[in-house]
Amino acid sequence: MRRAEKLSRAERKALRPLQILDAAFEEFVARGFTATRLEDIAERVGVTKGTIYVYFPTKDDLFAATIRHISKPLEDLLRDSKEVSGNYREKISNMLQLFYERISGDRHSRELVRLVISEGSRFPSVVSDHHDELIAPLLGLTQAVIDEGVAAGEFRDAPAALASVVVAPVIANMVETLIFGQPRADDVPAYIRAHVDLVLNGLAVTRS
Amino acid sequence: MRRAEKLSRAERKALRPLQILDAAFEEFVARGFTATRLEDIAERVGVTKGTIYVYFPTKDDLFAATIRHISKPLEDLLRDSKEVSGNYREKISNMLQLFYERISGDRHSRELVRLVISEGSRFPSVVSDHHDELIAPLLGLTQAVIDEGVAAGEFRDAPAALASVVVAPVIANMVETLIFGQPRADDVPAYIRAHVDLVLNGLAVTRS
Amino acid sequence: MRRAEKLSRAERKALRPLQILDAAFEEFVARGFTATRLEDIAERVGVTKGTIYVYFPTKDDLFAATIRHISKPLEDLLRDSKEVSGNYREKISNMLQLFYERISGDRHSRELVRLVISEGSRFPSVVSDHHDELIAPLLGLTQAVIDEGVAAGEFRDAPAALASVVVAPVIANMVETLIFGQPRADDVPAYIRAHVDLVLNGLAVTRS
Amino acid sequence: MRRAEKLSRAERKALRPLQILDAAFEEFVARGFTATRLEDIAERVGVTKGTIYVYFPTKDDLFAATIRHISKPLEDLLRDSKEVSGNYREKISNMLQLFYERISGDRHSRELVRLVISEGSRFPSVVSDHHDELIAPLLGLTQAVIDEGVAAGEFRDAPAALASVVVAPVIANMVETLIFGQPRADDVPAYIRAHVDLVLNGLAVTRS
DNA sequence: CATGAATGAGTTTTCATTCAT
DNA sequence: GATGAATGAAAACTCATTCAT
Repeated sequence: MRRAEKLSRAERKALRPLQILDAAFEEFVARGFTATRLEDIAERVGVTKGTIYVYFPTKDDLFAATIRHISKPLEDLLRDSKEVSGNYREKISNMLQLFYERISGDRHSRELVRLVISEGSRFPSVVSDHHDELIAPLLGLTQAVIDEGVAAGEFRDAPAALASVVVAPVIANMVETLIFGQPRADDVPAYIRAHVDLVLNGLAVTRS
Repeated sequence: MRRAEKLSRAERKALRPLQILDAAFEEFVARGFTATRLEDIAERVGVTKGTIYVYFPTKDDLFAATIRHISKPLEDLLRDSKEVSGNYREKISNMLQLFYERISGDRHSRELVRLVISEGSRFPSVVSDHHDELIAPLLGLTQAVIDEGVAAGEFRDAPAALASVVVAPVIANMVETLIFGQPRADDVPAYIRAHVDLVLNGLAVTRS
Repeated sequence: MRRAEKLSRAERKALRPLQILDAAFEEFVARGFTATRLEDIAERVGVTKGTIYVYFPTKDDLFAATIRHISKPLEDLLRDSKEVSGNYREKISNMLQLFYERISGDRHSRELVRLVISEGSRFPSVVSDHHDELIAPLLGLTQAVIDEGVAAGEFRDAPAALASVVVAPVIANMVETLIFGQPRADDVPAYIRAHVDLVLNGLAVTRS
Repeated sequence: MRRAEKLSRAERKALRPLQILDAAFEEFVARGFTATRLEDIAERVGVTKGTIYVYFPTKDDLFAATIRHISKPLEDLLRDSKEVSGNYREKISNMLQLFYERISGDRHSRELVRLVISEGSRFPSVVSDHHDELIAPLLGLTQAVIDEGVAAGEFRDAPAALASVVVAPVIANMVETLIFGQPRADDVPAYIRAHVDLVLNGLAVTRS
């Protein structure tokens, strides 16, 4: 049985692109596209500049590949979001919980947003893909749960297009983490509780 | 009476730094710090590279000055926020309205956040100043109104630290604008109405 | 009165592009386009790489400008060729003499041909310009003198399109110089004399 | 009986170096020594870079081998030139005809000259070998025929060292083809006829 | 023999910064 | 103050060459 440190050439080759993408992610996130030096990425992997070009023809391509690489978690989230269970109050609550874990709590997803914000004008397709494939579907899903909850009489008759308001605190929390690094002063669990509490109360049927 | 177009030499001189800061803002926002060329900023103003060095010793200094330059609107907002009037429901409502106008609706404030997100790691002081001088006070103000509203019996006994949840939709809306450019599909007024509606309902005293 | 070594900034600036073109000529000719390093050209001028980019945006542009620069002598030749005098025998003789001086004898013209041969496939416009603006007119001129000489009864009724055969030894001599460096073993004057002699005899009216 | 397409391993192996030389010829001729990538040569053969190194230790060696490879036709020409028959007028005429076929008409010979012109300074031995082994003997042969023709009273008493003038149109025609690709406007047969005509008339004994 | 991953030295190009005018 | 020529330190990208498989 061979050890992990002694990989065959074929194994090392299969690993290389992933190692490079991981390293590229760290550098792009820390410095932005332009300020990132291919050499730093290479050094992180423990290879030389030239090696990166064996796998990615240009810096732009590497960036695009990095974006795709870190979009995985959100794609998974989209799939998993469809399976939250319970009555509608629970569904909303569980969904938000899931969003906190997978959007604001997941480093890849979070930093993906940083890159979308900072490099969007240089890579417009990144932005539109991000919207079409991730944001829009997720909001649609959330809105559907709300609408069904209203129809079922579990929620009061809420204003249309409430979904983005309902998920907004997840986004805001993510942005805060993005800006200030690991959760600042106030603790996140309390924030989440306050969020869910406000939403459920805000949607509750008012007994007149 | 002199014409606006015919400025004296002294006036033109006094204007230069501001023109440069405005041009720098546009370029830094469009391309990020590293990818911005001093020459492009100069060209925008209609001068040559050397001229920028007359007013700002380095690119870093110019960036810092640009940040300060566009922080003005948020500083004004901080002052104005203290003067919202009405009962607490109205105060909250008016404050949120003000936030939408001055944070997510104001280009300078909005792009300030982009720069904080994208260049924060390169200019840590920008981030901490941003927090200490703008974010923290604004959140404090909001929290104070909530707390007072609760004390006055106008709001139900809400969870602590609700302020960031309450203002979150403003942030989320701003980020959306940042990413997708001018307000997308759904219209902002409806979004704001939904937001205020959810918050007021969520804070309303439940008659048992 | 200022010395030549002490040029004003303006004078130096006006000179720079020419200095660079001269240096570029030497390097391109010695090593070919691809093997020439911008740095070597810069060093030859006594400036740094960056300076070249002040005047020429890319290596390709510099090459094209170099070609134009060294095309001058041939353009002058074209003008001067129209003014050879004497009867037709003398005209032909004088023209060939002029060609030897200005084509095979002039280093710029000679090396221009080297570059056309070696870099033609990379810079197709160089080739076609070279033909349209220099080769074709010169051949046309020569053919005209022959035709007129025939019409005047000074030459025998020669085969059509003789011009290129008549000037061929000039080309061949130029190519020889190009390949072997300064005129080899045999002396050029003898070669020229043999050439003119053969042509005049070959065109002479045969007294039957 | 084995098919031509089904070569044994041994045969394929013996073919490799030749395939590589053919491919190298095409690339070196199209792009010049420096701009040619080993990888492009390999691709042309349908192997990978490494394979070339099995047969040729360096790019320089490959180039030298390519030159030797394409020098064959001229070596053959040298042999065949000694065997032209007829009287001296016919000998000259036949020799020139042969030169057109084998020098300016043969792609290998023609492109050999391109490489000598463009890479001569990088590979001086290529130039001197070219001269010593091909140019000088061919010129010598031609001069011998002229001298003998004069001695035999078939040609007038021509100036010494006429040979290079006499063959010059072959060289010029070759250079033209080198520069402009396949024979331009005017047709080659007419050019050759004019050439032979001029030479024979130029050498003819003038009946006084 | 043949492969192709990896290297590292090199080359073009960019750009913040300086400084003489 | 303003200019813009010049610098030089990067940084992306290339490619001949090596070598383990």
